[in-house]
Amino acid sequence: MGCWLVKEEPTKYSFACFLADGRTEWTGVRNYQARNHLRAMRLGDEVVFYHSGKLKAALGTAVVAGEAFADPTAEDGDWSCVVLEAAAAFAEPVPLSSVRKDPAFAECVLVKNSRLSVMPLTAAEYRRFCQLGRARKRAKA
DNA sequence: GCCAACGTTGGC
DNA sequence: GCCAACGTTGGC
Repeated sequence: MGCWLVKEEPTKYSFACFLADGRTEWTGVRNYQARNHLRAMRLGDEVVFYHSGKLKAALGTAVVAGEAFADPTAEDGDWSCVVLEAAAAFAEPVPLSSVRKDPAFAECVLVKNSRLSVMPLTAAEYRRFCQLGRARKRAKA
C-alpha cells in the first residue's frame, strides 16, 4: 500500500476546508513529477496533508478515494487529479522544523526537494507523521 | 522581501 | 541534445 504527502497553500485550500468538504478532487497540479505521483496513487493509499506557506506543517491524513483521471481544471496539457477523502486531523500539527530535526525524515522528499507538491512517503515516514501528530488510528471501514 | 533550488524554455 | 536564461516555488 502506497503512502504519499500532498502539499497545499492554506490560502488556496485549507485543511479545515478539506475536513468540512469530506472529500475533494485534488486538481491544479502542473508539475510532471507531481502528476506522475498522482497517477501512481491507488485506492486506499494513505496521504499526509501538508500546508506550505505560512503554516509549514502537516495537519492530518487522507485516503485516496478515486484514482487518477483527467484534471477538469486543465485548459491544455496532459494533467491528472485524484479524489482524496479526509481521514484524520492530527491532535498536534507536525511542523516542518520538527520534520527537519527528526532522523526518521532524513531521506524524506519533503526535506530533500521542498518544491515538489506531491511526493511518495515510505511507510515508516507515514507512521512517524501519525506518531508525531498523535493521530488516532483510523477505524477500518 | 529576499534568495536558493528547481523546472522549463528556447537558441544554438 | 546541450546549456544559459528565465520563471516559480517555498523557506527564511
